[in-house]
Amino acid sequence: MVDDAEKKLLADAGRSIRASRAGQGLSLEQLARLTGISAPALSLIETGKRDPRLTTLKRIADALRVPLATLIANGSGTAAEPSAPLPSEGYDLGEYQ
Amino acid sequence: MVDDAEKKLLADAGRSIRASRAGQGLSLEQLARLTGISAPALSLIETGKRDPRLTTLKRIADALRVPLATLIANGSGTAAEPSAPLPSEGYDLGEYQ
DNA sequence: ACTGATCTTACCGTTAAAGATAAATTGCCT
DNA sequence: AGGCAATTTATCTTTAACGGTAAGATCAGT
Repeated sequence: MVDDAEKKLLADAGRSIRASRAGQGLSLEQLARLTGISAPALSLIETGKRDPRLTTLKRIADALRVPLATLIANGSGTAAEPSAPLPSEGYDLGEYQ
Repeated sequence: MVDDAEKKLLADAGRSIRASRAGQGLSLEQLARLTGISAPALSLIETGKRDPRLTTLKRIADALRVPLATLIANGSGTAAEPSAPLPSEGYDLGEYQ
């Protein structure tokens, strides 16, 4: 159940990047020069085939002039529910403490 | 000007993670078991000495039950100004087109 | 069909993330 | 001071990100 969610995360982030880039009429080559990230690497990231580092995402966000958070604005953390369960104190560690 | 901003980004993300973890009374060992990320690796991330991958950040955010975006909510993309310059059409590529 | 531009994929070399383990460190408490 | 938990740092191995390059694959125009 882990790997599938991660693939979706990467695919969604890639889609956001591509949408923003295309919306500004930039080619991969142009974004590559703006970010210092090679065009093949950008292609892999945009198609969800690569797991980028935080600073890599930041360079892309800066070049696209969008907040870094918008590139990864999917249902993370508090999963899908609009209002969180919020245990208020701590975390159920089960057998793990 | 690139490397310094990146170090700040990593330091800020690390601080957010540590604050969230500490706020829930979790030790590095406990978070390590929840995320599958080793405690030494988590320590490096929290102290800004490592550049984590996107899926690594996601696993941490999920374990801490916080949105991924809140861990990287710093002044990225549209820099610091509340209202963006918004060139409305495209990007000045200068000599680079 | 032939460009030409854009994007994708593959291969290689370098670098670094991440796990495991262990040692060193810090801090807290009696 | 001594002990204990938590964190940090170091070393090693494996894996993958990233740049470079080059080769395919699409897809517009003309």
